[in-house]
Amino acid sequence: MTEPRTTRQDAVKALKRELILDAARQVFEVEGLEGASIRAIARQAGYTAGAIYFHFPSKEAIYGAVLDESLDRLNAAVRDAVATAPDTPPDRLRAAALTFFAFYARNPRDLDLGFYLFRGGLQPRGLTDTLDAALNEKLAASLAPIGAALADMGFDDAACRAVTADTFGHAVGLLTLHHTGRIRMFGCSADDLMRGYVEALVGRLAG
Amino acid sequence: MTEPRTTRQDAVKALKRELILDAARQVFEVEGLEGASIRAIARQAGYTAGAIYFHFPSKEAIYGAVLDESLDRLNAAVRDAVATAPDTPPDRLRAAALTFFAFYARNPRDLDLGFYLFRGGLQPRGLTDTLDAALNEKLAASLAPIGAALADMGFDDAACRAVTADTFGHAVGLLTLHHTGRIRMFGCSADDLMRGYVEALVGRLAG
Amino acid sequence: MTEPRTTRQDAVKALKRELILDAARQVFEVEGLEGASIRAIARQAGYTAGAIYFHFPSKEAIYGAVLDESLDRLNAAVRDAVATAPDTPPDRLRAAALTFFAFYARNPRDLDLGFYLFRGGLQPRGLTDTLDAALNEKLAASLAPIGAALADMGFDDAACRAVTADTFGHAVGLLTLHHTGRIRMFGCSADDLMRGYVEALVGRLAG
Amino acid sequence: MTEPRTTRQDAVKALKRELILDAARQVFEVEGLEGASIRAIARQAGYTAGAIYFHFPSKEAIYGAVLDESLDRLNAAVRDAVATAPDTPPDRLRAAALTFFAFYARNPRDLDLGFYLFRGGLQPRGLTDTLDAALNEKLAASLAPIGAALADMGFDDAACRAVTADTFGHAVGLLTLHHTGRIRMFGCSADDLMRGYVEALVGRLAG
DNA sequence: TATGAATGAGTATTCATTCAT
DNA sequence: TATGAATGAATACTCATTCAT
Repeated sequence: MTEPRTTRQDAVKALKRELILDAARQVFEVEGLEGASIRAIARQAGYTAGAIYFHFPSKEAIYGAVLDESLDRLNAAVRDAVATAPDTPPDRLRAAALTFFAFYARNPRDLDLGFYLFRGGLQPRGLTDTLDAALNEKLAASLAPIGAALADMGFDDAACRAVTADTFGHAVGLLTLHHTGRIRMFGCSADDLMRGYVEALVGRLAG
Repeated sequence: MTEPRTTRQDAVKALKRELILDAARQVFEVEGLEGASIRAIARQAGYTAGAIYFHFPSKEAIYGAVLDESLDRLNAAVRDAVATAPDTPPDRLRAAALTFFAFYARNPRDLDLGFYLFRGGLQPRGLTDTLDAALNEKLAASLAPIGAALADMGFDDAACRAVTADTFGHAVGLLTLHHTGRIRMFGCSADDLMRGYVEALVGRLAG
Repeated sequence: MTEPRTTRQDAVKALKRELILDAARQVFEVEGLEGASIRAIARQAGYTAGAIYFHFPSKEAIYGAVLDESLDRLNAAVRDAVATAPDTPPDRLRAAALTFFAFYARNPRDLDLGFYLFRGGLQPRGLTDTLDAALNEKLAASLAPIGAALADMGFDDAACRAVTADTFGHAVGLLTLHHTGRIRMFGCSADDLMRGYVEALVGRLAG
Repeated sequence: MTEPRTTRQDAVKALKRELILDAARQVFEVEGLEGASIRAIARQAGYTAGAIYFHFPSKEAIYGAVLDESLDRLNAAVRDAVATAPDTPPDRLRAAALTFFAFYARNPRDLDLGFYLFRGGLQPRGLTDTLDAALNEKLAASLAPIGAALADMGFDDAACRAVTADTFGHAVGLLTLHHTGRIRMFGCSADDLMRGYVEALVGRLAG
């Protein structure tokens, strides 16, 4: 059928790419986003710094690829949760919002990454316009089920967008409090607060 | 009385400290938090890099001092707003929450600063335990009027803390969306959303 | 006869060599001599960097080959000009000197190349002794018609060599002034000056 | 009178600057101009690479300073030679041209430096407009005595400029042949040829 | 107090060359 | 032949911090 050599080579290439992205994720975890360096990522991946440039054209491109994969996983998680939930708008709203929150509660650096690369709304150096657009689209897609559930509850477009933004904002804020440890000041869990926010929302909208 | 020479020297010393902190704030404004350097701050203040170390033990200490003053201004703003507002718990709640939000909407770098220094919940290098504790206390104080209003509305301590955390979180999240430009995806203003959040809260609690 | 397969392979090999040398010339033109890199040359030739090493043992060897071909073209140009000129010693002298000059006025990188590879009089790394000797011989050949014309005018060997060196030097100097833009300081053209030099020479020698 | 401390500090500063410039000159001598690096210069001067930047803002600035001093020495040499020579235009012409030549015969790297920094006629990065203008002016000044002698011989401005350019060119060309060793092909000395050129010039102009 | 020089570790990226495939 | 991955050394320049003066 197809040439096995090419396919295998492609697989090896993809594997090495993943190896570097894994290394990057590990470095981000330990050193934080700003503390990471090409050298550190290369070392973690078992490479020389220069070797990285055969797989990615720049440091920012690595960041972009890590974020891209992260958004894919986020999207899959949200989609799955919505599909599995009871098929009522409030249940889909709950599933979408809480899965979004849970994803970033478990992957703190991915949130940093998102805001690092998205800051100012301008694409940073090294991120091609196409990648930047793709990332934006993926973020929007991960929030779309929230808007869809709201639309099914009868709200107009403006209201859907506003409530989606509000929910996104609430999640981001609680996650920030959680990841910086500030939530401890209040003796309560970010998770519970997010749940409470969503229940209040559903109650208000459905009631 | 006390020795005037010492007092005058102290005043001069404090003045120079302020000069450096002003310079730091200006550099933060222009270069961002991560882009700032001791040399840039020194230059802006009319000093040499080395001279800074007579006034602050480290770069992080400057950050801490800027944050400290920022929290003082935040506290004053919240206190004033609450004192000026009609003396009913819902009005005090509104005043406290919206003033908190407005402060960081106007001072984006101060928010960065807070989360930069508070990240991980561990005190970063250069920040003494005392300063760290003081900063925490001031942050708590700036949020206290929210809790106080809630207490006046009859809620127990746990509820007060939970709602305060929730409001804090909502503000932080919307501010993040605002400052990173993500809010534009939704075609609505962070300010309006915050107002909406507070009204919903008051409606729910008072109703 | 000879084995046709080998011959065809040789032809293909030579063709590919030429392809690479053309690419090198184009890169030199655009990036300059020091700005050129094996990768840039390979890219221009439609190759990978590593592939170049099947055709040339080193970067300097490519330089050498480009220079070699350049000297062949120079030789041809000078020979043609002398052959075409009226068959008197002064006319042959004019033709040879001015053609030499014109060649490098039109091909600035080739002059750089010559002095890059010939600097110090020691063969640089990557240049075999044989290639170095060949290059020297070709340079000498391109100047030989000048010496020959002088000899025909009755000068002894030492005088011929001296005047040839002087003319070579004058051309090189004016070309340097031309290519670096310094000639502009004087508001005159290198070409006119070269012509003037040759006329004065002819006048002095013939007179 | 004046503050000795300031004066001494200035002297120390100037000394260290010279130390670095000396180191740069030595590196240029050994490694050539393109092979030189900030690290190599720093090592030669007994410094760390970073330390260099307290004395010079960039690598090109070092090049500029070395060239600046070189041109000062050249100017002094030419001026002295002209002042010492018999006070006739031909003698002054001889003195100026041959001293110019002799200077660069003894300081080969300084010639490279000049053409490196002056290439294209555009000031290279790191060279301020003021420095670039100053260097240009100094080069012009070093050639001015040639033009002055010619003017005294009765030539108009255009002729003076043309002959100056021609002489400059001749010197540069012979120096290039000398420094690259090409002059050996002809079995004669660049110095003798330069002398011969000047004598022919004087003979032609004065005759 | 303040300066200015110095350090040493750090930054992303490029390069000629080698080699397994 | 040709590729693509890899190396190891190199590049100019910046940084927070220290210290003699």
